[in-house]
Amino acid sequence: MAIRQRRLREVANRECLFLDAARELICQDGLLNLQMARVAEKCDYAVGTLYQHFASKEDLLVALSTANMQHRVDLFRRVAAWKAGTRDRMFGFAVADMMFVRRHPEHFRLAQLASTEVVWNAASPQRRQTSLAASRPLGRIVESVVEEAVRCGDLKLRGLKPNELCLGAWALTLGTHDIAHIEGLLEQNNVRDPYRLMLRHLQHLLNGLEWKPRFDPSNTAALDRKVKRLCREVFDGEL
Amino acid sequence: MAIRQRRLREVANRECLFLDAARELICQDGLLNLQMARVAEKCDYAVGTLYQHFASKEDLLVALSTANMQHRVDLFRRVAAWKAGTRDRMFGFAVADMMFVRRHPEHFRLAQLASTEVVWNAASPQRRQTSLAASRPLGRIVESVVEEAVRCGDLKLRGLKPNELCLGAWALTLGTHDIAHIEGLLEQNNVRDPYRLMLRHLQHLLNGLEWKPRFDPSNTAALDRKVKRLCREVFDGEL
DNA sequence: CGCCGATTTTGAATCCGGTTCAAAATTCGC
DNA sequence: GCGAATTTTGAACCGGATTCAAAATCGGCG
Repeated sequence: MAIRQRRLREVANRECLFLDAARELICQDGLLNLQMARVAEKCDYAVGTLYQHFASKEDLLVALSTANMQHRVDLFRRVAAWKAGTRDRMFGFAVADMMFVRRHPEHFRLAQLASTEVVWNAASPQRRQTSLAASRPLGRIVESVVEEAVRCGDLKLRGLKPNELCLGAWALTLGTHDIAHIEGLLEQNNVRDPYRLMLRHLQHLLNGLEWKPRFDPSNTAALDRKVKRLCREVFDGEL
Repeated sequence: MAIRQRRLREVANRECLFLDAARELICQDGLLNLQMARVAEKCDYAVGTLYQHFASKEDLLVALSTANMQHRVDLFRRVAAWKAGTRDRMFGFAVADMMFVRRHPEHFRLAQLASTEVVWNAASPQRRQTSLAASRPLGRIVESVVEEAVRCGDLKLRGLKPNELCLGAWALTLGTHDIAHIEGLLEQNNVRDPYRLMLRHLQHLLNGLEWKPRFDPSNTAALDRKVKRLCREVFDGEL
């Protein structure tokens, strides 16, 4: 039965190989120009073999987007383990998310495309399932901070479940990415730095939720210090 | 020169005809199955003629998404003209947005797809320009309420420009749509009614911004009453 | 009205790239 | 080493977006 194991490992490795190749091709030629044949060729496999792993191009896109998510989970874990107040950690998730998307705009673009009905529904059910499952840890990490905040008295749920309380912050970050990535939209509306604004609005939201300690969002210098500190202590100074 | 005018009118009409046909086909067969040839056929025109209006399929998608936006602008205008406090009107925009997307999920799906880099960048520059311009009124309507709120003392900008202040609410609603439209995501996270939560979070955000009069978001009965009233007085009772 | 050059429309042909599947190669158990 | 089972291969297929040369229509002019 060890043979079966090996084979499974080999197949899993090849899947990574394909995904890496796809990622690279996307960075090189853009999401638009990704071609299945190119992916296969780059790995020195036949197209047919590629299709044993991915039911369709859409299936591959969703798989790739799912794999990318792991990165984000790692960042979130680091924030959750940070020695800081619960509110600062909650804020930290948003900063992590922001930095992740800033550093890897192509990841966001892909995730956005993959969550589009056209692509999402064309992926295999199994693949969708896996993708959803991969996003679960993100939610749990954030919720655990909410729960801690409630335990230590920083926050009152007021009838919300922890996951429901997270929804606002989650939607805020997601929506900001959307806005930031439509070319020309910010220029037209004369908005300079959407992410800095997002962080400020998140603080407004946290104030609205009465998550202690209260913070004055209009104190932009203090806000920038918070971000700096987070970068120093959690992300090894990478901005 | 009147002949030139007539011709221009005819062409514009035909453009509407094509867009209507595309809309109908999408409702019928889904976004996924939209075919240029079908659109042309449905209007009794040759494919080539269709391509005189739209540089590509993507171009048509963006055009359609732009045309759909007009609907939303109308709703927003109604809200802006509503005899109610500034905060309630701000809240009303979110409700309008929510109802619009609920009633026309396919509009959202399309807008989401159209704003994807793959589609957006494949549309003609001219088309993108037009699309951005069409979204401008939405922003201006909302900003005007913010400005009124500042004038009448309901709100302090605290260093933000009106459009920057709107960004939070805007991102919140956009992000909520994203979340609500990924199949299986809410089920997995055990969230029942994302839009009701969104409205609640918006109230938290408005509280955080100290937009008067303060409202207690945990009073869900009062929240529901607000929505009901809005539907009655602004949307002719259509929920 | 009829003619001619300009403009518009047409749709069959082209092109592109995702997907399939029968044949070839490889693996595995004996 | 053999044959069945499994895996890999890539040329062929196919659907659908896009093109473009020919046909039709239009508008002005004698």
